[in-house]
Amino acid sequence: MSIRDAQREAVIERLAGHLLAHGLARTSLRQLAQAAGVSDRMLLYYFADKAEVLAAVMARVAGELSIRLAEAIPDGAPLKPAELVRRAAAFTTGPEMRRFMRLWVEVVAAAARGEAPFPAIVTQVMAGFRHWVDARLDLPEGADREGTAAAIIAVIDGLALVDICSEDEIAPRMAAALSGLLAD
Amino acid sequence: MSIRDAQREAVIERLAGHLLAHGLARTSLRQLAQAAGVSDRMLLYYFADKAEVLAAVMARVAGELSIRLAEAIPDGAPLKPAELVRRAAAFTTGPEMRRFMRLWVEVVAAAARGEAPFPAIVTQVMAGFRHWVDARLDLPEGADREGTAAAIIAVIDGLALVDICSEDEIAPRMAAALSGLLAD
DNA sequence: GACTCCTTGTAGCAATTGCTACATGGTATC
DNA sequence: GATACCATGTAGCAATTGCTACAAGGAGTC
Repeated sequence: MSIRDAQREAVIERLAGHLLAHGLARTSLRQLAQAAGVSDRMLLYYFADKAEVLAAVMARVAGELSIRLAEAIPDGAPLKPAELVRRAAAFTTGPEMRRFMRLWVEVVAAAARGEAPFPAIVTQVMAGFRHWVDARLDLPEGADREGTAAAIIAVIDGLALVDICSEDEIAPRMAAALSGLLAD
Repeated sequence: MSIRDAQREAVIERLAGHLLAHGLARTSLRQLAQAAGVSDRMLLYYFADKAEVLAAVMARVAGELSIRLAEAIPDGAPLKPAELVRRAAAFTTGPEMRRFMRLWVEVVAAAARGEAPFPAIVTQVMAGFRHWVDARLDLPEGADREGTAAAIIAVIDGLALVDICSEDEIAPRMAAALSGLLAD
């Protein structure tokens, strides 16, 4: 591996931490370069342009998210929708995963704004979510798997969104109340 | 009313439409001025700074949202949580309200980034949502009203977020599937 | 008519943005 | 040792950002 590729990897690693810590607030080229510990000039030597930097970093973040989701709820034993929602909600509102979900909400908003490269990233991550749910979903034959998967993702993402807006610790009570709203 | 105040009102009105149509994508001072049909110089004559422009426009948008929510589901007859979610979901995923919800997601993300004046706006709108839900929620004594209200808002907002990400028309199926997930 | 205040335009500034041109010291290959 | 390519720094550019200084027309007041 060339020096360039090695540096590229190291930069991606550092910037993944940066994005998870600060969201999309500090993502100018110079700010990214500083966070990565290189000059902005070198950032554009390792990557073609800013969009490629963000795409690479987000791909890393998405990969890590994917790993953690798979670990948290294995795909061996399918769960009924309500139970899947409960367990996913408990996991994603936990202290470790909140920064992922917070970043995710910001990425969706950036994609809505049409800002490159976020629309493509959102499509990919969303497909990953759908696949993750689908592989763990115990539904009767004939049910709308796609619609149900979308609904489950919506509930999880909604918890994250409200969590972002709330200063106090409403998340656990919200998750508990949600659990009560679900049919068994 | 002075010319200035009249212009201010007209500008707010036009910019409300602009934000609902384009989200936060085109919100530089010059872009806002163009959308409002005035010069950027005059925009800063009518308002103290950019944050005040956005705050005024968002207050207008929030007011309109509030009116529509109140009209869609009157607060006379409280509904059980599942039914409230169903009706709110049907309304907010409708063609007329989607632009409100889409803008709302963008505003939450901007607030998460700490961008003025969005944190304050989010706090206000969120309080409005909570109040709206609370006034329509039929819950047994002793239940966690705040937590349940937060959960309901989360579900509604989650639908909007997923709706933004999905090109095809998944919204109706998602809403239908969600309905099936809820306990009666 | 002089004075003052409301309204509006022209011009521009300092900072930040993404990105590039150019030079230079290496290191490897022949 | 010459050549070529890799790696890195300095400097800067054009565009956009939020915002401001200044002037000037117009309307009302004394």
